[in-house]
Amino acid sequence: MIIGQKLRELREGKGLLLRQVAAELEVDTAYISKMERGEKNIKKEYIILLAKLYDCDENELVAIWLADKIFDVVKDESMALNAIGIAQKHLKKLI
Amino acid sequence: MIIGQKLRELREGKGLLLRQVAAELEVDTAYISKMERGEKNIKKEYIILLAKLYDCDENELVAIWLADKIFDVVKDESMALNAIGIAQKHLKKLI
DNA sequence: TATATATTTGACTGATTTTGGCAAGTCAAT
DNA sequence: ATTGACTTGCCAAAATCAGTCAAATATATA
Repeated sequence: MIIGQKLRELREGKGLLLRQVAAELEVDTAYISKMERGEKNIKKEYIILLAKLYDCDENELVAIWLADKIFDVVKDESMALNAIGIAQKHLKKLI
Repeated sequence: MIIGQKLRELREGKGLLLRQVAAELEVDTAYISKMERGEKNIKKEYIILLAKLYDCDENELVAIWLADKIFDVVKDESMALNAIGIAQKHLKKLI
């Protein structure tokens, strides 16, 4: 949703081709295309590699990636915001 | 994590046996046990049925269930709270 | 104690999902 | 027309999941 756009921006910012990124991650070109368009979800491992490749702060990219996964879980739920609030509270208590 | 406890409390509050709940949902008894102990995740469909069965507010139960799913996604991530913040902002913008 | 009933555990299976590749396709710029 | 970049659809292998069954435990009660 959002991570895909971000990855595409980063790649284009670096002037890299799908093919080149694919070679770096050792996957098929089509796969990168699908990641960037949100058609496949992305393994954390790849996010780490991409952060390095794009000289981008790893934590920032991981956060966006993770936010995307959260969004995916709640997107069709009317109780989404309530649930996020609960999870947040729960998590804060844990720290 | 949390939804399981909640469901167990509700069931015990109603004085129902696993077997009886299982019959209601038309699944195996062991399955209910596992749901309550967080060993299996729970389909939304079941949450709805259980809310009815336990005379509990459906939205409230769904929110807890959803919070649990969010928690599951982020629980081992150091960027968990950041990600939740991003997802929250993103979601609010959408409404 | 013995027995009955409630719950948990673990192994198992069929169904579904996911991963990622491949080949053919589109689209733009030569 | 050809080339190069990206997309699309289809597919096989692998992983995950839902739910069951039978055996094991726990708990209560006679």
